[in-house]
Amino acid sequence: MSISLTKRELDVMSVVWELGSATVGEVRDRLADDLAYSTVLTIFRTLESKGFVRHEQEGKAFRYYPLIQADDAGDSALGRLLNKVYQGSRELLVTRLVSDENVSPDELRNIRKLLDERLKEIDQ
Amino acid sequence: MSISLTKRELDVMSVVWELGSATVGEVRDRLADDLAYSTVLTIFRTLESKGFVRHEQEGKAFRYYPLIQADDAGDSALGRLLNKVYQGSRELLVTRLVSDENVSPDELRNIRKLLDERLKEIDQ
DNA sequence: AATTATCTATTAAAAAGATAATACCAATAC
DNA sequence: GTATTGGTATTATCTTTTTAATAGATAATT
Repeated sequence: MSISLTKRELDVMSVVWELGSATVGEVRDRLADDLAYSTVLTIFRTLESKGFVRHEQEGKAFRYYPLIQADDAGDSALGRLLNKVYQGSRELLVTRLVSDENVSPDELRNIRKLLDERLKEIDQ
Repeated sequence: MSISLTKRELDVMSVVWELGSATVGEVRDRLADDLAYSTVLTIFRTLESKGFVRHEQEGKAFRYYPLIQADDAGDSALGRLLNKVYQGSRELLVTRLVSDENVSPDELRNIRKLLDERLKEIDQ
């Protein structure tokens, strides 16, 4: 079953993934929008009830740890995008991904190398 | 401003993009889930109110036309995904995209070619 | 010891999203 | 010409999401 996160849940998970773990305060500090303490707490609680994070006491605060990895959440979203928007064509998707002006030649070369490796792997 | 579609809105837009335009009936026929006529109609109406489709009368039915393109909706979603899940790393994203067992060597080679072309373009 | 700051827990409530029943209308089929 | 079919319009309900106020606990500060 595919992991599905709401916008706000994703915002919070994104911080948790980036830091490895996070408290409500740490998340609030890093969110673009100014959400009330209790708001972020509520989001953590739904994430916990969905089995996406767990917490440990740390001093008086709770520290939340991810139970799902970014990649797993990403795969779900990426799959949906691939099918619904790009008709299942990875070529199309990558085309868009690299057509951005800001993507550096280095980045492009890295991606190409990565494809070479994957091809070697497959062709055995 | 970034385009943002709910799950159902995306389901519907996906059909509209694929067919070029669509009626409520055509969408219903192609959706995996069995939604009532009025349900799909409601979705179309919100899409229209958001400015994502327009309609023309066709016989007694309405035919809906996309006002946003798949690529544009995709870019928004892809950007969000890139930043929130893959920390802005296109390498990471592509790694996941091609690590799927089902992706064919042909597809990989096409993507690589596409990168070569993009690199040529940039390095000039 | 009182005050303040920082937490969690509880509870609420507005907004958005998903779903559909029902009413109504026009064409077509008996 | 009534019944059926296939559509739109209206209205409603339920659920999920987002947001937060407030109460209560605990630790630090003065």
